[in-house]
Amino acid sequence: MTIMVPATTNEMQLSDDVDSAVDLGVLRSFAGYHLRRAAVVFAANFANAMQTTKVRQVQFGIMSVVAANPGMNQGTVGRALGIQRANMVTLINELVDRDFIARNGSIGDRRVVSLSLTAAGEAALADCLAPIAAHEEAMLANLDANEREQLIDLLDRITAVSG
Amino acid sequence: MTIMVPATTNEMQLSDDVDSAVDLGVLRSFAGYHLRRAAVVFAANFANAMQTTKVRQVQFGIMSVVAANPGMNQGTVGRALGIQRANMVTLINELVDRDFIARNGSIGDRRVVSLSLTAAGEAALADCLAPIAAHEEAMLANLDANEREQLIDLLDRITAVSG
DNA sequence: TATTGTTATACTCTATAACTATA
DNA sequence: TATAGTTATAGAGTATAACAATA
Repeated sequence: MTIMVPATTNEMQLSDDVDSAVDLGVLRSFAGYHLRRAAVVFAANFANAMQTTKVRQVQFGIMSVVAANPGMNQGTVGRALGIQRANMVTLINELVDRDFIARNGSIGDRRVVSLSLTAAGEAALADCLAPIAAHEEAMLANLDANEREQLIDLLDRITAVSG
Repeated sequence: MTIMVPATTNEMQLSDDVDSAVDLGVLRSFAGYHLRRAAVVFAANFANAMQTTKVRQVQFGIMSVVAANPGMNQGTVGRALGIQRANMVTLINELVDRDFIARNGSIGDRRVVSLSLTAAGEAALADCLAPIAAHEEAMLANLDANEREQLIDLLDRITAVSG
């Protein structure tokens, strides 16, 4: 049984200090690999940029959606972001503990919980914008405006397949 | 203090069943969000496609690199994939337990461990190729050949910034 | 001193099943 | 019966610190 991987010369293995020169094999042809690497690097840089505000990627997403849709149900916010009901509880609990988000009981359907930003939450969200913008600018430094637009477009068309 | 988020009409909140219509606020303009969503969807679909072979994304990456670079050091493989030394140990342990990878002591530097695929590992890697190709085709169904190439190019230029 | 592999550990994210209270 | 929120739990990925053996 043969593997569909290009052969590699043994000389390459000796230059251990240049990892970018390592032959990845079939992996290189799969978009999933490149997508995953970029997402991991992006997330790590985001976390680094948010060290002062202590707001994580998912939490910022929630706060952004709640800010744009005050009073929206907890489940609806989660569904918009691809977060499951069960996981929303802990995430919202953290934001409530920090007094960034308020759980307001709904008057009509007493099962649902509507979310809104507190004043502190709005301030925290605003404080995140500049660091995140700088983080994005750093990560996308090699891409011009058109390429950034196209990147988002391509990514959304992937997410749309099963998202 | 005001938030730089476009105002939202309350009517939108009533259409809960159409989550794609939810206003994401500033989140929508950040590439990191779209990157993360696509990566999560991609990873979930990958895991689903690999249910029979039980090979995970990272493990497939390791096997691909080892296949292309037989005898490469454990640390070098990890560095090429952005995996830390400490985490490589458990990952390789699993692959060794499944008899997919062999740890070969090196003759020169007695600290290093060189990795190679076993016959079973080569067979397992080959068995992964068709399911992964199908998975990639499904995820990239909305992208033509040029767009797929450009996607990988854009992602690599992001990773290159701090990867 | 520096590096390779290792161990231990913690945090985050995602997933599933089962419960409650409402509808 | 169906849904919203909740609880508990598990699995996977990543991160750091400290150690032994070796260079």
